Parts: sequence; structure tokens; C-alpha cells
Amino acid sequence: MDKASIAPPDAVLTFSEKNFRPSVVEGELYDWWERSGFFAPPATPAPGEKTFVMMLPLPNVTGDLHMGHALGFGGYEDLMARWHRMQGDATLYLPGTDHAGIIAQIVVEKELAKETDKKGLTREQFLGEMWKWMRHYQPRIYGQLRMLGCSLDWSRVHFTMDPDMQQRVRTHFIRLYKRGRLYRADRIVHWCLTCQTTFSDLELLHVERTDQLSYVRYPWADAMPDGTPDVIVATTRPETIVADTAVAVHPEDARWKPFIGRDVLVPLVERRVKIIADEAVDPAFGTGALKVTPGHDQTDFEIGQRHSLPIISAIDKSGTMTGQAGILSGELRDAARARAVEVLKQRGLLVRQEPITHAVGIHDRCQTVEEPLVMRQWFMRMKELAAPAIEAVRSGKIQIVPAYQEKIYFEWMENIRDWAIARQIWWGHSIPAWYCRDCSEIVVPDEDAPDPTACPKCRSNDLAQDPDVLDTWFSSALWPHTTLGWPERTADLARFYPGTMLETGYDIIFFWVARMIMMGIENMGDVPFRTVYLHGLVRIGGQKMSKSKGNVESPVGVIQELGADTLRFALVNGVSAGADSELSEGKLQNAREFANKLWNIGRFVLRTLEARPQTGWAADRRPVDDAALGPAERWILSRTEAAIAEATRLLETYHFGEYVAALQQFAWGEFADVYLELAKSSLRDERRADGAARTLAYVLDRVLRLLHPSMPFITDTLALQLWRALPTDEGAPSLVVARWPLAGPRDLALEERFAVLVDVVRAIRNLRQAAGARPGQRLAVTLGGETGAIRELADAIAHLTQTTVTFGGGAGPAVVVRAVEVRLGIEQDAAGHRARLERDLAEARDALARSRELLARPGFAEKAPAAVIANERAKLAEREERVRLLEAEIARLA
RNA sequence: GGGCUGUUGGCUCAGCUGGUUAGAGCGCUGCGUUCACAUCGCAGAGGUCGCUGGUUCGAAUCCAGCACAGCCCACCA
Repeated sequence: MDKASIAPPDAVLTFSEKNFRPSVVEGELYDWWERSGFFAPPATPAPGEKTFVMMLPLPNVTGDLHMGHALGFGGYEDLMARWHRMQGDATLYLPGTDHAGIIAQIVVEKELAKETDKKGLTREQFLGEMWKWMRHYQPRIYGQLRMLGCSLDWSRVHFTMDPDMQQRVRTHFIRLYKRGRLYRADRIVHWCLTCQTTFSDLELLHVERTDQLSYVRYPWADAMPDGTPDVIVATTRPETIVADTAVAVHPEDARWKPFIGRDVLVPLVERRVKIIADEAVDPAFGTGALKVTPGHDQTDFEIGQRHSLPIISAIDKSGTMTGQAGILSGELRDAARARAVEVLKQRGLLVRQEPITHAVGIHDRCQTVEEPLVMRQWFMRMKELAAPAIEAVRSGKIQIVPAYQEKIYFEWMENIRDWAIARQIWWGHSIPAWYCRDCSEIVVPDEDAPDPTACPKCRSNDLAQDPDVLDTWFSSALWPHTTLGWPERTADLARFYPGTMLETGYDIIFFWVARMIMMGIENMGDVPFRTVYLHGLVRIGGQKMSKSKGNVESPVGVIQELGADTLRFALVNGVSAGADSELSEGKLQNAREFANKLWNIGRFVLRTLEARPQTGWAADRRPVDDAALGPAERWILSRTEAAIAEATRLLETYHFGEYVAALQQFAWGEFADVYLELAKSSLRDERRADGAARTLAYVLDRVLRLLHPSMPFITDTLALQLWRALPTDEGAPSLVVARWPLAGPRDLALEERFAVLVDVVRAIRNLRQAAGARPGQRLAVTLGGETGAIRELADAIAHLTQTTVTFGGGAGPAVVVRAVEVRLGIEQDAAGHRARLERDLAEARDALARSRELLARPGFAEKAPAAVIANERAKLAEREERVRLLEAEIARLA
């Protein structure tokens, strides 16, 4: 496609209001960018072209964007994508959404519950409704991503439940199964009584809760000698006593060691069980004796496995006590607990109760207290999958930013447990496994084969497909390669895998990042990305945002009010990798003011250009160092090169917060506050006006390029207008595809002199204020000391201070100009001038003493680097001179 | 129980491969402003860089311990 063939929108080219109004241009610009194909890299590379590939951390299809998304997508990811695109990399930033399994199903169930005719739906009907909702939600979230300005390649958008994606997940499951990575077994799993599904370890959260800890006596099964201690166990779940199949003690616990192997009777059911020894028991807790309930407790299940204990299921999926529960059967879990305590009390087996604060497991999606149940489930063997994924990070093939997150990654990966991948819900990827009703054989078809209709073992046609679906993360773990066409060997896959960057929040490093690394290596033989950049949470008013706190600020609302650029800039400003951040009103306000500042800088430059002929100019051509350029021009040009180098360095090292801050400082503090003011005077002088105008255009061009990754809308609006007034040599149709600037040579000596100028200007301004000079009122000031270095800047000083400057001259070390303020002869007496000088003198003497002390310190001369010593010597000379001048000035006044 | 991170002006945070006078934004004080921008300009006040030791010529920066805050992991029933 000819990228220049579509003209930029008129609304953008002609927008010229005094204040920038994002709503006028943002939508128009984004449409134009997208239609122009700027975001869609071709699958065939140009010679020597590098790629930059980053997958959008696919948001849930059912949600709206929240601030965390805005920070990740708009703040960091799009910034990186745009920066790389400007460097000429073929940049793929691939969008999509996640079907969000349980969450989406809960959302839609709630919606359907409001409609009376939508109750009691069949599975097929319900899935029909799910799809209806998907089609409703999806454009909404995609629209919000566009509002943020994300330069996503919409021609490659994917949804985890698209038919082709479903096929790819099916293939993945089958391959893993055939390779022995998957197995089905009776194991204890986390069960949610509300959601009626299992969930993985990662989805289990813990909350502190206070419960009653009951001490219960388990009578000896056989007669014991006098003085034998009672076996008393402590439990918070007395209702599970009926499912106990042992009592465990620590093997080294002297109190219990003699009784290991003896039998006790489980209360309520009078079952004879053994006292066993197991390391898992904490001898310090309770009495040191633990009731073992393999059917309803994770630890106990593992103890049971080690000792081949029978498993009794006393609670069913609905939370009702089963027929195995003896006298408790038929009761609900909580009622059964009370009943158990009551009966134990009656029988004299309840020794005592005390309150205990402990952690209870809850389901992260609904906060319901989990019920561990033993069920036949699909699991993924993780140990072997984790090994190469650990190695990939350890060897540096994948870099995690910030680096300390690597420790957390290793910690989890090295202790990884098998992953329960099935969910007992309807919305999700079906499991391509069938069970023979006659011989119980598991039938998993070959990857290209149709669904099986007969059991290969017993020839029965009575097959039933597994009714469960796969965990949402099972499919999102494949995102970096399935979106590119895997398992087919597509051109996209060849070109864009492995990817470059994965940017996301640190809260899903295990859920998503680790699993993508494992599955990428498993399916592709290579890691899915080279760098993982993790960002923190966004807080508002010091608190983590959550709906229950009511402090969820919608990024969409902020964009509509203040613009995407403002939000993007504010989110990233002053934030470092991995750190949580605070999005305050003040930050947003500052970002908005900066955007407006930029807009007005642009207006000033455009107005300047309008008035002059521009033969032989180009906006991106650096004005040559000729007679038309005054010192101010040469200075800002040099500072521009510094800003380019600094911005590039900060981006290369992922210091995004500092990158935006540095550019704000340059554009506002140097370009606008200093140079623009100076340019006004240059523009009045016909000999220098052209040089000033060209400098304004060039520096603006650079500033716009440098800021475009963070503030794409306002920068492109200005660039399009600037380039229409003054075309570029490059000829890029938009900043989106314009080149990132390369830093050129600087004039460090001039920059240093200008730093002196800034000091002098400040000193004069202070004097004016002290002298009570009115604005516009001219003052004559004489500069003393070695002023040669700044003489050529006299006009600049005069302009910036509205003061007539004369130079007293005088030879001496160059540093004397730093003390210039003491020699300023102001014609009228300045109130407080002398007090000010006294104070300065005291400070100067302190500084001098510090320099002397440091230079005289034993070891300094021998051990400090030469540059540091030289610097300190120069400082000493400067300070001596300053003290001398201050003393002289005070003496003169007196 | 294990681990991670943070503690820098009133607030929110940068800086920390050790080396000028520790920075920014907001807030605050004073002055100013038709002429790109009041979404503005200028000036100013405000910090023993959590505490205690150590290494070093030199520590906000490196090391150890401690305190406080937050987070993650974990089979304390």
C-alpha cells in the first residue's frame, strides 16, 4: 500500500485554537493512522530490516479498560512500539482479547439472571448467549484501545475463542497428551462451592480469619497402661473428623514416639485408625498430634499418599455432608461443624475450644472459602516444562526488568506444582478427550483426526466427551505463537517468532508470563520473547484501585476530558519499573498543562514561519553553523542534540519515567522558557531572523519526534501542520512512520557559558526584585570579573532580564563570572542587598572550608581519580575567589 | 515460616555502576503578566536521604543489623 496516498484529515491540519483540544483531533488521527496501514508490518521483511514484536497482554473481553491497562498499554507498550517503529524496525504490536473463562461466565450469568426467560438454559443455549455478549463487549474494548492511541495491528487481531484458535488449543492439548505431559488422576483440588468448579493453586488466595480451634480427645482403641496420655488433636474443622483415617505426629516428637503404630478411635464414627509419623506435622502446634483427613485437606492428602491411607469423601460438591459422614450426613458444611461440636461435647470428647486467627483459602474470583475435594481431574506435569524455562532466564536469554523479579520467578518455578487445567464450567475451550462408558478408556484423537466415535480398545460406540473446559490461562499461555498461526508454519510465525518484548503487570508473572515461556519453549523450541518488562499497580489516593473502594477512575473518562496524551504522559511520569505508582490529580494537571505548552510552542513557531520565505529550508534539516546563527541558536541546537542523546539512552535502558520527565524539562524549561524568549529578540533583527526561524522549526521538529512515543496525538497534529508549512527532507507522511533522530555534535563550551548566563540572569533578576524594579523599567547593571566568556551573550542577558548590561571587564580566572552578582553595580540602592551578601559570604566560607578539608584529607590525593581531584582544585580556586570578591564588595558598601 | 520491595522537603516520586551545591511535579510564599500559552512568567522558602554500625580519602548510593510499611510464596491443622 502506498502509505502516503491517504491525505491526513482536514480537522487535524486546520485545528488552530488557542488551547489544544484533544477531542477534535484524536479520533480523526487514529482512523487515518490505521487506514494508512502504519501499524501493519508486512510478513515479508525488507532487506536488513529488524523486527520488534510485542503481544498486547490480552484484556478480558468482558471488561472495560482500567488504569492498569492504560498504564501498560498506553503508557509503556505503545511508547515502545512507536519508538521502535520510528527506528525503522518492522513493528508488530498484536491485539486481541481473552475469553476470560469463569469471569466472563459469571458476568453473563448475572446479566441473564435479570431476564426471566433466560433461566434454565441448556448448555448450547447458554453458549449462544455467551457469544452474543462477546460480540457486544469486544468492539467496546477494542474501541477503548484505539482511544488510548495504541498502534496495534488490527489486521492481525485475535480472540482466544475464535474457531481457528480453538483448533490450535485442541492441537496443543493433544500433543501434550501424546507426549505424556498431561495426566488424569484422583487428586485433591480446590473446589469452589459458589462457582461449582475447581481452580488452580494460583487462584487460591488466603485471608486471615478467626475461628474456633477445638481440642478433641481420640480415645485409645485398646487398653493402655495407667498414666498413658490422652490423644488430643486440635482442629478448626471438626466436621471433617468423620473422614479421618489416621492421627499423625512428628517422628522425632518424644511425647508421641512411644505410641507410633498404636490405634485410636475416631470420635463420632468410632473408626479404628493408626497413629503415624510424618515430617509434615508441626510438633509445636496444639498437642503435636494432627488428625489426618486425606479427603478434605491438602496436607492431609499428601500425608495420606505417603502412608497409603484410605480417602473418605465426607463432603460433596454442593457442600453437603455425604453418606460417609455418619451422624452428620445430610447437613450443610457449616451446620455440620456446629453439630459435630455439640455431639463431641455431649460425649465428653471436647476438651476445650479457643479462638484462633489463621489463613483460610478463598477463591480469587468470588471470595468463597474453598473446599478441598478429591476428584478425578486433568493435570499438567510442570517440573520438566519448568526446567528449560528456568534456564532461559538464568542464562540471560530472557531478561526480566526489574531484575529482582527474576528471583521471584525462580522461587516459584523451582517449586512448581502440577497444574489443574480443567474447569467445570461451560464457557471455554473443550477438552478433546472422550471416555468409553464400557471400558473407561481415555480416548484422545490424533491432532488431525476428527472427533472419535468408537473406543479403540473395546470397540464400543458409547463414548462421552469430557464435559469440562480448559483453564483460561491454558490458551493464553499459547498467545505468542498461536496468534501467528501455529501449528502451521506461516510466514508470520517465521518472521515474528520469537518476539521481542513482553510488557505486563507483575501480578501475572506466574499466571501468564511463566506459562508463556514454558509453552513457547515446548511448542516452538524457543522462548516467546527476549525481555519482560513488568510494571506496578496504579494507585489513586494512596490506595489500590478496586470497585469496592469506589476509587476506580476510568481511563476512558480521563481521555474524554483531558485527552489520551495527557493520560499517557501522566501515568508514566516519574515511575520506575516494577514500582507501584500514584496517579494524582496534580500529575494529570501537570501533563495537561504540558500538552498545552507544547501546543503553544507549536503555534508560536508556525506563526513565525508564516511570515517568512523559506527557500532552501527543511524542518528536519539542522541549520548550519553560519553567520545567521547567533549564540542562542547554537546553544539550543547543541542542547537539542543533548536531549536526543538523553532520550535515546533512557529509552534503551527502560527508564520511561525519566524519559518523559527529561523531555518535559527540555521542551518547557529550555526550549520554551529560554530559547523562545531569546528568539523573539533575534526575530526582530533581520540579520538573524532567518537563523532563528530555521532553528525554531528544527528544534520543534526534534521535540515532536522525541515526544511522539508518549504523546502521539498532539505531536502528530503539530508535525503535520509544521511539515505543511515547511516540508521535511525525509518526507514522512506522519510522525508515526518518521525517523527517530540521531544525536549530532554538541558545543559543550557554549553550553557551559550558557549555564553561566542562566546564573547571571537569575542574579540580575534577583537584584531587580530586591531593588524593587518595576517591570519594563530599565536598569543599568555592570558585570565585573572575567566576563569575556559571556560577552557575546550580552543581548541575551539584556533580553531575558529587561536590563541594560555593561561589562566592567577585568582579567582573572574564568570562574570569577560565577561570582558576578557581587559586582553588579545597580544604580539605585537595593534594600537588603548587604544582608544578602553577608549570607552569601557565610555560605561561601563554609563551601571553601569543605573544599580545603577534602583536599587536605589523608589519602585523597593518592586514591581519588585525577578528574575528581582536578575538579576539586578548580572548585577550591573558585570558592577562594568568591569569598574574596564578597569580602571586597561588603567592604566597598561599608 | 520463607522471600521480595520500599522508607529521600507538606504530598507523589526520581536519583543509588560511591565523587560538583541531592532533583522533578504538585502544594506553599512573594512579585508580575495585552503582544505563543493565566492550562502563563519570575523569584523564593522547605531535605541530618528511616535508625545504628561497618567498608572507604569520600556513602542517599556498597555491606551488616534493626525499626516501620507494603507485597508475594507456604501443607501450621
